[in-house]
Amino acid sequence: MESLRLREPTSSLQGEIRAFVLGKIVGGEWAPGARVPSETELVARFGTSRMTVHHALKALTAEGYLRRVKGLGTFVAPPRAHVLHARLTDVADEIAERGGRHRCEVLDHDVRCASAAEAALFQLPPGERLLHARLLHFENDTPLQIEDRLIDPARVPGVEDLDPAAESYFAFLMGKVPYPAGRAVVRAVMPPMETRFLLRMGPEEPALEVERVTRAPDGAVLTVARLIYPGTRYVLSGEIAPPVGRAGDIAGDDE
Amino acid sequence: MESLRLREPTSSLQGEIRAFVLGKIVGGEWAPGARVPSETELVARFGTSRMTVHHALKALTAEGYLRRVKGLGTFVAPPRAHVLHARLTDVADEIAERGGRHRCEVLDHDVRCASAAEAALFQLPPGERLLHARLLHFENDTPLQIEDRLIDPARVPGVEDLDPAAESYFAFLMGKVPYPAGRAVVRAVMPPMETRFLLRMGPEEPALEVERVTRAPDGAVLTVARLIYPGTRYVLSGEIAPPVGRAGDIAGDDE
DNA sequence: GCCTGAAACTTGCCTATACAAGCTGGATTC
DNA sequence: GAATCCAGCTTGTATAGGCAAGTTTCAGGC
Repeated sequence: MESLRLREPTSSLQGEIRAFVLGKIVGGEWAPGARVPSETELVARFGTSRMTVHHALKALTAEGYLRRVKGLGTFVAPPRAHVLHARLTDVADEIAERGGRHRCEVLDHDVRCASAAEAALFQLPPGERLLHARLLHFENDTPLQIEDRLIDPARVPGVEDLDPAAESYFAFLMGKVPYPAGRAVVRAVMPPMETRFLLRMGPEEPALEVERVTRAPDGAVLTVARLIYPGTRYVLSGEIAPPVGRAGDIAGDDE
Repeated sequence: MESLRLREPTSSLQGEIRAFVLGKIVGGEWAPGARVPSETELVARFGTSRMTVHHALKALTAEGYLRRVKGLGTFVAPPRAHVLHARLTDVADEIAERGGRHRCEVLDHDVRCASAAEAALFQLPPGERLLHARLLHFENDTPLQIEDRLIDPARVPGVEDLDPAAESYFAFLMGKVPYPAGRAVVRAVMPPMETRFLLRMGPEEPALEVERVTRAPDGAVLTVARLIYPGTRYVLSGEIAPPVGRAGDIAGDDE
């Protein structure tokens, strides 16, 4: 309901310059690829020091609106692909946010030797020990999610002593590695009979499956989770925005 | 396959400070909520000027790793929800990237008066003119997507003269409003017979549906698109990373 | 004990200057 | 004509100083 970019901070000089440039860009006045006034020109226009202009433009560059080339100038960035930013939260938190009551049933919980496929996924030698858990999450006694998870216990100390019904693996892992990386795949599937039964799904009801690989900052796979939701009771949603780059990636010419 | 945060730019002084702080955070040495050395302390440690430290910390704040409070200090940001960053590209581009051949069939193409529900979606008075199009996209003669789209022609001049088979609405809209905002919802559905037939789906095959509302920067709804994919032929995937905030949002305490 | 106010700390922002490094275009030279 | 070099533009980075504004703490006065 709220329109985004409306409350731009024009209280500061940087904010004024930022609003000016961003306005020209999103308003379409400066087309992608067009040259933006140089720092010197903006200094003359706004009467500020060059550093002030520089930081305003640098911020817009980090956000993906501008592309700057040393020696050449500043340009409106080509419109890159849009990106869906969807939050992936703990089921318990998500339910709590809606004011619901969360409960969790443990379906499976064992330590087993990694199969060939699992070992490849974790980039470990086959036969390595892996913790496997399968949990059924309820919202107000209605099943909402099956969590099928593999964890490398060697990389997550203490995880073998965790009681999944008391503390979620998501929260536990979050505590151990607060800033993980990884990839996720979202697909529509027709789950097998047992899954349909556990989630109390209708005869023709599809499921939304989120498969998630979580890595430590050093690249090692910590956990692989398959989250299965009934299609009529769960949707994934998020905002759409241009992709944003980290400060370290500015130098990277990815095309 | 590539591990992220490894190639941090330590070539500059800012990069050194950034790498030092970020390393402590992702390494778990500084837990969320912990106090980060003040700018003055880091100045003493690295022997740089305060502005250098300031900009390094400010960048990490914009990326969501730190939280800074004027008068109090700098703290490791609480681990916020992870965010799935999934690219939403033009079908034609996506197919071209895979080296496939793209073709498009127009199923419906008309201008009609908005129903009550549609008018509410677009925040327009009922009965307003809306362009409606329904397209079937093929990859190498295999149907991959049904695009069901509504557009407000008053906000997108020239769209009524567009031939959807020649230029995609996605590309056309991108040219008109390069930096749109909006929301998207992803769900698993069991589509009706006609859709199943058009997409040549199996008898029990579910579909992945992406519903997308695109707004102009001023908040007005430009287009609503429903994209339907066969569940066995399409997945949505993306990277997982902490949410990133725009520079303008730093002041916003969202909790 | 309680309130007040000043001091000391924090971050936010701006200025002015300086040097490095990269690109462009034109004058010079061969 | 073609290659070369240099002046003049661009951005990237760092420095040193200053003021504003917010929080905490503690001493002093009531």
